[in-house]
Amino acid sequence: MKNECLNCACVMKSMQSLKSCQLEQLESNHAVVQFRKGDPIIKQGMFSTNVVFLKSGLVKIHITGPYHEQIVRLAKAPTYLGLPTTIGDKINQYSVTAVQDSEVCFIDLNIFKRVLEENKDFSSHIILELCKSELESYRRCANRTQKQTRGNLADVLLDLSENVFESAEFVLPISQSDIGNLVDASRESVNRLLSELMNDGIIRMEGRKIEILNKSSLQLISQNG
Amino acid sequence: MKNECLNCACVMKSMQSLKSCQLEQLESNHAVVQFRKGDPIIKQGMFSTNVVFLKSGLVKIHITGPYHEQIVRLAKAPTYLGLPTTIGDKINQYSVTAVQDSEVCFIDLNIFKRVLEENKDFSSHIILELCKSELESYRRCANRTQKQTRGNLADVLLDLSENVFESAEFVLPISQSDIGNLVDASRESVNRLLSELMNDGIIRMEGRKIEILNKSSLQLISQNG
DNA sequence: AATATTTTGTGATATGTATCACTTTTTAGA
DNA sequence: TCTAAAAAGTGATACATATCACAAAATATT
Repeated sequence: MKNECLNCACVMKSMQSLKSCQLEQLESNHAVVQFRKGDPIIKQGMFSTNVVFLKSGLVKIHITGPYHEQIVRLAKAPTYLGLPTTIGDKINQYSVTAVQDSEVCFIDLNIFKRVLEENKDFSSHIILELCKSELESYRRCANRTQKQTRGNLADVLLDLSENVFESAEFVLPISQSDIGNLVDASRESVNRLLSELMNDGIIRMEGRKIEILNKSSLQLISQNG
Repeated sequence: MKNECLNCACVMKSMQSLKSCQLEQLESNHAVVQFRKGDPIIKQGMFSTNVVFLKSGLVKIHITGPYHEQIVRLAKAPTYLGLPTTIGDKINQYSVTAVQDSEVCFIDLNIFKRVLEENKDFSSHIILELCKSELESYRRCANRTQKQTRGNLADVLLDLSENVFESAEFVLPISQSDIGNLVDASRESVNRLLSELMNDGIIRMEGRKIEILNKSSLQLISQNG
């Protein structure tokens, strides 16, 4: 129990810079909670005074758009969740929902802020993380809006395979309608395009189990729409 | 000359927290440069060791997408430019171009970082700014992708009127093809939709001079596509 | 095990926008 | 002031993708 934060610190660069006294501060002011697939972890519009750290699992980050809820991205552990939303104002500006069973650590915001002020390295790391995250969001948006659905779908499959599951074979963690949402397309289009990829022998599908048979083709589609 | 940074500090919340000795540090390590309309201020891919602060003027932030350059947003003074791109790695991750004559202050990155470490309030403000900026980029992306062109165009006009020029009458600072880029539409579509707005008596246009005649209609279009 | 609910699969049709092609107007440069 | 280049205006056509409408399959739920 006592070395939980230490464990996280071994994984996250931003936490490695913490001194043991600071780790203890976090230690005694955090709560680890289990979430089941489908459970909401952060809800947009809700008041929150905790920094949320995803220890294990996979989540979707989604935001209320002008017409419908939109999945911004998937995030896998270990990572902070809702840093910008928590630090900015205390009302969550987006939602986070578990798409796989997840383990989440809630850290008191004031303690977190105090540690942030006490430790320059830590705050540098957090700043760096925020910077990267913003740049990433620019890139993601440029992709979403410029590529057509086929290319974005290929990207999602490649991302799941390469970054999330690190395997050519994996089980889709979200429904086709969620995928549609993630690539700004209708559920039907996603379905049709997946069938197309199957027929072309680029992927194999059995239910939600997917195997990427021809990665280079998929990369080509990602590039050329 | 000597009180230039002080002037900025009067305007920017993040700089108000600076002590006079820290202001002096910035003072002696910055350079103010004038840019003409159309001049590039930050170029994606270039090496940079300066934090860039827009003292006056209006710029467009644009990024290389998979198919073409995309305008992420317009930014008006006073504001930092490319904070995330500069702090993150030193290679600019996006470009900034003046769309009106602008005055820009280049601050040495190391000095900026030192002040960031020395002054907790300052670093808190910067963190806050980065957080807000990331949230804003999520929202912008949700809008871009969910709304159709008519709605996004209405948004641009409203934004220019309300936030940038603070007047119902203003001169478009960018071309129709740039507007198209900003709302993910072709130049032709933008042109047609602008004509439509004119015909419907919602705006008046003479060259690039625009007057919003019916703001509430425009707001309705912004909401309902 | 039976029933309700969600997810998936697929055709037919509608539609917002891109693209092409060309002209006119405006702006910038020599 | 003349000329070249960029920007704006507008029709015709093409196309990716949404939407609608159902059926089949898979998952939850009681």
